[in-house]
Amino acid sequence: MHNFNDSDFVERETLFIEVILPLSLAKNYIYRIPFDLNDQIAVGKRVIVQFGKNKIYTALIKSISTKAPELYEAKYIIDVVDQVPVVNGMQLEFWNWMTEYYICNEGDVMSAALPAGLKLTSETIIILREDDQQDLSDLGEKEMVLMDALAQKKRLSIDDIAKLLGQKTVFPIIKLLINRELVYIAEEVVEKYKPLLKSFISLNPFYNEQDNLKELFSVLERAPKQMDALLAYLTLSKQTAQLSKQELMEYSNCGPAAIKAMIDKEIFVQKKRPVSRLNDQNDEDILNFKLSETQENALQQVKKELEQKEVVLLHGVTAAGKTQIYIRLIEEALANGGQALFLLPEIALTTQIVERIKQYFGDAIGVYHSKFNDFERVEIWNKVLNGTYKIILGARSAIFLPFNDLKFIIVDEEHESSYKQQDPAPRYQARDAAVYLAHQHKSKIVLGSATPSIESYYNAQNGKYGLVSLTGRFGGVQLPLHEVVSISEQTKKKKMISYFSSVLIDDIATSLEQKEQVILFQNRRGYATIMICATCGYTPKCVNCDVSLTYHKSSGKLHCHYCGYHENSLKICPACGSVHIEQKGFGTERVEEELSLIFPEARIARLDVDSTRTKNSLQKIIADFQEKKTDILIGTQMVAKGLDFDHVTLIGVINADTLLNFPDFRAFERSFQLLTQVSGRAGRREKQGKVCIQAYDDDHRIIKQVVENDYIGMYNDEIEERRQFNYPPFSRLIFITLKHKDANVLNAASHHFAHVLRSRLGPRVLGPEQPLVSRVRSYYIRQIIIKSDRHTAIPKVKALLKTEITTFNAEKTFKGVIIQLDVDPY
DNA sequence: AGCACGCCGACT
DNA sequence: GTCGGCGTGCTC
Repeated sequence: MHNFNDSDFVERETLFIEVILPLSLAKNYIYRIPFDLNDQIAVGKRVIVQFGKNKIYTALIKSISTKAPELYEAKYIIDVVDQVPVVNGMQLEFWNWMTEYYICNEGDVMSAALPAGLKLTSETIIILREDDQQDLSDLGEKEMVLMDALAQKKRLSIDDIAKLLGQKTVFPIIKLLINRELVYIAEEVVEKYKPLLKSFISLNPFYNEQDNLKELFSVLERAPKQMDALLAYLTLSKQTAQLSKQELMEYSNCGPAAIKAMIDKEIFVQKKRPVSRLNDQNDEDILNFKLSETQENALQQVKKELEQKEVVLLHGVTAAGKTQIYIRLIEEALANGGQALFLLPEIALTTQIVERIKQYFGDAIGVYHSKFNDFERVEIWNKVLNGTYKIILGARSAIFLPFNDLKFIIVDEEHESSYKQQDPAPRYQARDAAVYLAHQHKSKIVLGSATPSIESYYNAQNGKYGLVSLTGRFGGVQLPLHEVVSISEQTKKKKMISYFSSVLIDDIATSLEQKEQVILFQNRRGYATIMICATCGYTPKCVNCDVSLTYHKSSGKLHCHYCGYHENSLKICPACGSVHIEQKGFGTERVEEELSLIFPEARIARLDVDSTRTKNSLQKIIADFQEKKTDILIGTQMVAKGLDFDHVTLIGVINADTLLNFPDFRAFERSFQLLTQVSGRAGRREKQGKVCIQAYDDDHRIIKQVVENDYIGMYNDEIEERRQFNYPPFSRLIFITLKHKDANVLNAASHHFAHVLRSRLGPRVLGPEQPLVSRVRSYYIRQIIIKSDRHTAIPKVKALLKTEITTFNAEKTFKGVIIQLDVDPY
């Protein structure tokens, strides 16, 4: 009970809070606190507020003040959601940095940072607890109405309840029922993923004493089966540190009864541990690994560099065993408590590596990525908040988790473009944000990659980052053998069958004969890229976007990859009536079909966004391939990333030119990274793999550098080009995208805006230009680029940009023009 | 983001 | 004569 004293009455002030709403709004809003909620208010707690006519949102308290706003009456908040803050001060500081750096709204950052489950909206579901029988006679009328309704329907949304009660502010009523434990919010849901448990047997340490063991032998003389089991155990335990019950039973020929008897007699100790469903022959490796000499050296070097630098770049070739080094680093960093964050690209999180690391760290580790549902993500959030999880393994959004004592960050595959959020603002680069986060927490950060981004390597060369190189593949795995095939030459010699050179076909045939697996890489999905009329050159285009439609055989329709528009395929050219319609270019779907004609016996699967649209299809395709249920896997980029297969000996790149010809200053860097990564999938432990790269431009320097595994050569060439043309890391880029439905308005607006910017920033402003795809979802698009050199004060440019956008938005002529900013586009 | 207010076309 | 289309402006 609360003890009232004078100050409670005299000094009880009216409090006002500034809140962040999870919406893309230019500013924050002020709400007023009713007296009875005064002592529940704290920065970082969520509050329920009404915003606008009758919309209810969960907002976050950013600051508290006693000053009333002068120009308007602040609305009262409806309620306080949390007992303890869900967002800490460090995070708010981090959000603030992100808002400034990427020039976006705080609401954008909040939307990205908080899992949806923490943002309860009008659709949030309230569920009746059925377990206990309470006396409800003291409930108010409204509460009773709600309880009756719930007794009938079991679950109602906040919206439903508002309608039912005929009032907007229903949260206080709901909260009362929650406190009485009569209802709950559909939030705390049990973990869906059930780990596979396996029993492991070890000998009671008591028998490690020779004398005790001797005695045991004599005791067991009358139990031959148990004696067998003991002998089997003693033999097997020398070979493996983790002996499963199953193995012991098989080796000793004992049934479960004998083992159980020994467990009951406390001779054996049984432990159940979760194991990976995939590939469990390697489980022991991860649990009891020892670093090789090279790994140990690299580890020591990283540690030494970290003494002086905040950031260290670990450049280690594929399969060099970086993961084990990471594990050691995390272990050592957390020896005195604290938290660690391990960032991986999204796709890598669905693979075996995660399972293995999870096993290693057990309950202390949480995995966080977008495939988890809202409830699971809230659970992880809370477990970071309350310190249950010490280590988080996550995709880019994991940087937003409520860390309070971050000691160490790892960004694996740091060059991966999936660390950059593209579409909804904040368009942040999680790797760069992680560097800031580390700085903020005064923790250390290691960026790892087999093919570091030019930017990071430049920073390392410059001494800004520490650099450690790890060469030599782990466990003596050899680099794959490369074969570069000239498509033009093969075509001349009539050796191309469809998209496949005779060389590639022979290779595939050999692999299939030897019961080995093949991955084919084609960086374009769909069946044929475009359809073109052979008579007049007509090509069907999307009605909403400025792109040609792609024919997808599975649907029999022409699809737009930008907006999802689709229409029926054509047999007659609508422009000239000709029936000679040809297909030009090709995608994964077409490759799959052509290949099945050449190898009708082979089991072929396809891995791309189209084939993995449904929930578990990705896992299924990967698992099938892992378990050798498929022979050939055809895929886009996806096959290159983070997937480790043990039986793949051949990788085929159908056409390397599509990568190299991409109109972007990073195209060569990306091609090198992708091709190197693809190559890395070939060949494992015992066998050297083979990589067959088909290209028209087979002489291209990037292909040579991939073949020679010459990262440094590639870096030197690239950095020289970047220097010459003043691209990052020698300059900083900000992309300004303008969109409007009317091409003329957009044209005028973009020229005007570019002119205004140029008058302030001079030749740093480029454009406006028409992007490659100049119309998407019926919006026309123009792009202005700000390219400033290293010495320009970027914060000033950003501030200027912000004011100019405000001025521009106020201009009546350009009403409805959408402006999007992308700082450090990637 | 939503939702209301507001000004121009085809209907009971 | 009205119902309703979605363009634009505001929400503490």
